[in-house]
Amino acid sequence: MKERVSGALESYLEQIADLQQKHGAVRTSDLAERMGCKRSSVTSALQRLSEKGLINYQSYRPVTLTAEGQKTIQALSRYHRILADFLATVLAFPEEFAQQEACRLEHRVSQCTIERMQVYLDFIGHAGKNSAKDFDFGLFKEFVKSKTDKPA
Amino acid sequence: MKERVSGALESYLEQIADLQQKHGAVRTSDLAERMGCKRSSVTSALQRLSEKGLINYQSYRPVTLTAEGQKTIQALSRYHRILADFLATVLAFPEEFAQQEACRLEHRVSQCTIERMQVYLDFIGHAGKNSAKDFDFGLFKEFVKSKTDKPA
DNA sequence: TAATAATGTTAGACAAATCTAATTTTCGCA
DNA sequence: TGCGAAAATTAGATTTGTCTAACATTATTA
Repeated sequence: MKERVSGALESYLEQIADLQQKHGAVRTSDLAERMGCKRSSVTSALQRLSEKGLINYQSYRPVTLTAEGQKTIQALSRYHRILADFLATVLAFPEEFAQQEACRLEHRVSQCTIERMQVYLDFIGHAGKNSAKDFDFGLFKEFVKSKTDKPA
Repeated sequence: MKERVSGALESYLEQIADLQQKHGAVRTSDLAERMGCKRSSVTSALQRLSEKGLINYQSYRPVTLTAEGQKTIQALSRYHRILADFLATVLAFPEEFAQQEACRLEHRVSQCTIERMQVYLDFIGHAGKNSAKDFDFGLFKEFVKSKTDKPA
């Protein structure tokens, strides 16, 4: 029932959400620049997004997200946050790289894995401090078992 | 200069390598089953792989990897190993899921991130034992700095 | 306000990856 | 050995995402 939207379209959607927040209106040219593609490709993507009911689109008019589009973005941006956090906190990448890589991965890493990254972050007490003494991977396995059932 | 091959073609290539090891010859039908697609799609993929010089292919004949194809596979299977190891060891996923997810991710996660996962595995002394007492994320950052320069 | 520049869309092409249906080749065995 | 089934390929269509070039619309500004 839930029409899954492709990675490329998801990216368009995110850029739209971001531009909407920052500038109110969303223009084809801005999207083209952000996506690193031609304006005509943007138009084509907008038409497909519109057909899927994720954006409000009429020729030559600024674009806005539908409620459906907003919902899609919310899940995605949570995935993005978790990935970026994991990359920066656990793998010790600089923030900028973490953000870029999260952009690429958020469409590809399974929900299951992303959720587990969040559990890992929780476990190492990322909120409290940036280091975790007495970290034990055996303990983490226990922790995981107690918090989740899938995928095993 | 290095013709980058798509994720889908990479998957075909891997299945070819695996089938070659296990059965000597590689048949279209087996590939179709492994890839979960129709035989005609396999034929089309084989033709593209052949054009890129990664396999030896002639109509109605069994397929083999070229030296070039072997090289591609070697890098890929190293990525696969690291990803699966990371998923199982760090994120505590069961081996089977780790393998499946690694299959999906090996074509998508940047080389940089995969290498960093290996560094992380090295750091927590995965080889020695399955737990690391006194693990400190600050220390890991230092460790990373001492081992690598990119991406910052 | 009318010409020009910028912006946006359409038309038409292409490549990747897939499908179904039809055809061709190979193989097993009677 | 030759026939029928299995395997492989081709032909032709579809979808996604992209491009260039041409055209349409909107905006700027002299």
